[in-house]
Amino acid sequence: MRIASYNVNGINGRLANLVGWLQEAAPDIVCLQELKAPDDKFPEAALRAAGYGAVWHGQKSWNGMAILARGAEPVETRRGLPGDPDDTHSPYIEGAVEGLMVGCLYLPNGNPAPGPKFDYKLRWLERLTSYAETLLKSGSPAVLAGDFNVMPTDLLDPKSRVFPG
DNA sequence: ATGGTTGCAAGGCAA
Repeated sequence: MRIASYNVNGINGRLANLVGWLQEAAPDIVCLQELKAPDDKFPEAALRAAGYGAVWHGQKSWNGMAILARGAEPVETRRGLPGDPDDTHSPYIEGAVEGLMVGCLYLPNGNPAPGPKFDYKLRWLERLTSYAETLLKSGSPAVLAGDFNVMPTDLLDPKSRVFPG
């Protein structure tokens, strides 16, 4: 089974690319981020025509995630992470595809750091870790895929052309 | 040369 993750930066603006890639690469499961479309603008029909069932959580203007499954209908099992009832963003959607739990996440951009957005990101990571442990203990096969927005090192400085570290 | 990109959506914002 092949599982892919794709930050589409606008699913409707990128639909031709997305469908073309689905036909060419034929991944079994795809986690999409940055749909930049509300629920009712999700191109369900076009994706179905391409052979994919989907669950999605749209959002106006930015963010938004979806899980696609080739020749299958994902069943949504969760929307948002547990641990903070006041969190209205919680960019996480989860679906079951033929016995596999698929968690699609779009980890919050923490910029600028330090700051409240960075604090939120760290708290969200803690909630993700905690929930991942729960998922592990459940015993069912599971995958967490998506845009983690995390780097192991500083970015390349394009002026210096030297990788830090 | 105080600059450059993209998408959504209709001005500005987020990435």
